[in-house]
Amino acid sequence: MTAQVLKPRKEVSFLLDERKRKILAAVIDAYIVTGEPVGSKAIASLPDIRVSPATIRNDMAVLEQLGYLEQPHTSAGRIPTYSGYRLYIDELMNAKSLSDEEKQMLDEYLDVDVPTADALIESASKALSELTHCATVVKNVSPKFSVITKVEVIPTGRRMYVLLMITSSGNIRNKVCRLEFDLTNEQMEFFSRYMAENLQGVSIDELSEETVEKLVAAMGTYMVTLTPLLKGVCELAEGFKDNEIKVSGEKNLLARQDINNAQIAKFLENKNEVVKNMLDDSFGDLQVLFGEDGGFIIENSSMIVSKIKKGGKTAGSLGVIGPMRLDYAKVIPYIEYLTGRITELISEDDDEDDEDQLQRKGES
Amino acid sequence: MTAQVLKPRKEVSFLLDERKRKILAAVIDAYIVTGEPVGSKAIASLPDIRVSPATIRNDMAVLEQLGYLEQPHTSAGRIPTYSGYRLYIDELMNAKSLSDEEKQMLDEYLDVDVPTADALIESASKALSELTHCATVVKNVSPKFSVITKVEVIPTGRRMYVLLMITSSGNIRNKVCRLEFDLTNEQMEFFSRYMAENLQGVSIDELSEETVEKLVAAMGTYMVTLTPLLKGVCELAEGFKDNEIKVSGEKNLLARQDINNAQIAKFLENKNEVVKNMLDDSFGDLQVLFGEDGGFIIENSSMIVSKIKKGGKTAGSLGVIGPMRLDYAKVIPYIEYLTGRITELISEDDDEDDEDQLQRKGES
DNA sequence: TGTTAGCACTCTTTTTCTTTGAGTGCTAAT
DNA sequence: ATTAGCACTCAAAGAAAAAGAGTGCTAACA
Repeated sequence: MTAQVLKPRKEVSFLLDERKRKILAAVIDAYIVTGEPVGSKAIASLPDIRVSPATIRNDMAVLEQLGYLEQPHTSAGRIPTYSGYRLYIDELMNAKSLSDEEKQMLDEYLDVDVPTADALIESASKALSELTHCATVVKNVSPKFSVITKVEVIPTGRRMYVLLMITSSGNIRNKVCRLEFDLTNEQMEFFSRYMAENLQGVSIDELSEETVEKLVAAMGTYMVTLTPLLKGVCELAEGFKDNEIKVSGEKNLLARQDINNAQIAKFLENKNEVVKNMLDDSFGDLQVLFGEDGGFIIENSSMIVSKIKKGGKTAGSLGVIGPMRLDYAKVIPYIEYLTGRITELISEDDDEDDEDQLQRKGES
Repeated sequence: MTAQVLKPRKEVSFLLDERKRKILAAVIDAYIVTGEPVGSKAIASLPDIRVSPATIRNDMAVLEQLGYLEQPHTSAGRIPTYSGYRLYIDELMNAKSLSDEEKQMLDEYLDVDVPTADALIESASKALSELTHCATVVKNVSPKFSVITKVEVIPTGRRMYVLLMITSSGNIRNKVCRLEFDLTNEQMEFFSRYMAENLQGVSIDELSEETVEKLVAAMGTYMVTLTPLLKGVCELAEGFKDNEIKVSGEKNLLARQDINNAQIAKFLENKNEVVKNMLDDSFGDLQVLFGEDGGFIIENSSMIVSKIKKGGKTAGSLGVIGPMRLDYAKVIPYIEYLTGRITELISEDDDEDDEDQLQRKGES
């Protein structure tokens, strides 16, 4: 089990009285700040803890037995285990709710005027990276759900053509094709018509090699000349599918020396597969994954991701990769707010469209 | 002075007799391999050195006085200084000339079928990154020299339009514009014509805000509606100019622990400006720059860049950023070969075009 | 019974001192 | 001009000692 949801799990709670929970929270709070093992004295000196170090030591011993804390060595303080962090995130930490100023600040980061959901998510990713000093991870599955709106071919030089594909989600991709011969006007017109008739409205996800082969076969006399173009169309569609996951702000991880740089390098090399595997599972809206615990590559790091929805379906994810000792109480609300806001903004668009369409019908 | 050319400089040579030069070269060779200070014994044990350690010590003392070597501390061996590396690269090292196998291998990396110079350079950059285990740096100035071939506007949804710009160098960029109103067919046709008449053949570099403002002013009744599109055109052109410099394979630097990771992170943050400054100067065809010596950011690293030409002008640069103790004798020939090859391939294209054009004239 | 003061004990960290050895620079001999 | 020999330097490695943070346990206490 690598994933966690924010909703409280009551299972274990009854084993821990209020004081132990408080102490565990305090240890993790302190560890997140200092990065050093936390001793009983330090906890005892906190204002809302009113018991002696000895009592705290006893409780800590219990917490260790339950697997929430561990000692690097006999005479050191305690540090949280993965389970400790889990419990902390699920039940213990007090997630600060955002102030109006914070909300406004985050809103300002969001580039509301941009036309595509992609760009919106991109700006949120930048915000996260700057505000949390973490690497950010973005998964955009909207291309999968979207359909082809338009396929154009534009001559751009002798035997050179630009293929253009536009999707309903507003994404565009182009590709240069070098053909063996120049196309006649008639051939180009046929191609445009053929594409419009056969590919418009087709989902990116459906556009397999087979579909294209059928199209090629049905092309008759144009087959020989136009096949390379169709191959290009295929590659464009593939491109939409591929470029789903983006990791950025990696430099934020490099700066930290509690994270092994070699591991980061390794992670960056196959980030796409790794992250894809992580996010494919249909966990809750917000999940927190820990490094090296279930296949995630970077030890001593955690990944927090939250889903963006559109019309009930998951349209993407946004999150951060940071150190294990991350200020979860601050970062998680940020991520929740941003993904929530994006979800809102995306659906607003829809509403607006619907209204407009009604208006139009009225007009006509 | 931060730049170096490969051509020998004779200025200082007369101060160094053949043996001292040999010893300096041997020290640097050894240091490049081991990374440890090199002592007189190690040098004396080399087959083609036929003097005693004591003699070598004397010579090394001289080399140190001349500023080519230095001692980390009194009782350690010698390591090269920046000037030492300079002399080594300029005169001392024996650059291995490439074997036929190596040439073939490099040729295979080059994606000859790709249509744009960009992609060609890109594949060379990948080759360098894999073969030298360095970060690579690419500067592509071809967009600057190229002219606009085509500007298209394609409707892609209500009030949504895709602007497309294609340049003579085969580069394409697109941008989504959201307008306040839908365009009529007539407006779109006007725009296409207007663009064709006024922007086709205009150099990317010339397309300033002013030019566009003039165009806007001359647009008459269409002004209000079409201004946002022209603004988009402007941004597209800017995009071509901006995206000149690409650094990739940074992970190769991260793996090394003789290079400070924090410095790498810092460098990556403003790589564009840094590299731009480095390459703007019109030095020789191949230059070697050293870190922290003249403004380059990463200490203990070096940057080797070679120019790619087209029609006598510089069309771009390609090179690597690696550790100071780099196998220059191997890497420099690689870079020289690749940039040479690309220069050839780019001009071949031209020749072919010219021939064809002649043929065509004959036909008509 | 839960809490706490006290204390012995453990184990890392820091410091100090010693040893080792690679490598030099100088001198005198070749 | 080159080299063997030797005293000297200094980082690195090792050993020993001291410091200190923190624990676990016991016994006292409310």
